[in-house]
Amino acid sequence: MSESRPERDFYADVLETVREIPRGRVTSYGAVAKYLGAARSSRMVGWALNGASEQVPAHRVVNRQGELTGRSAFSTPDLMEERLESEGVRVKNHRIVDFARYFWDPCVEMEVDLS
DNA sequence: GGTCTGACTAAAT
DNA sequence: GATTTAGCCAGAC
Repeated sequence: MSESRPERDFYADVLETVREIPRGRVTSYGAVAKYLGAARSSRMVGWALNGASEQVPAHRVVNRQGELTGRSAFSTPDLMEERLESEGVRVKNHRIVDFARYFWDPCVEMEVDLS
């Protein structure tokens, strides 16, 4: 029994958190990772999304700079920004315009919108 | 089974 | 302030 994992299922946790992202909002891998207690494992967040279902709005997750770095992992590299624009998020050159404005922090927004 | 790379981030230079 | 290094963990070779 060498299973000392207080983090439970990191995968499921990431998917669940990302799934809670409201429409027209975006977040970063680090934000989700930090919310799960693995701020330094931001890479694993992206990896988790790699095996995520289509029910998970992975297109709402971008890097710290607001760049659609993960667009290549989608069915089509344009699907990501296409969906974002479809939700009201302005994307320019694979980058979110006014990223901070659309940024959605699970550590904060989650508690504020728990009505 | 060691090495490299990757949907990242932060700190150091 | 842009570039580089290091840390993270997991999958592919």
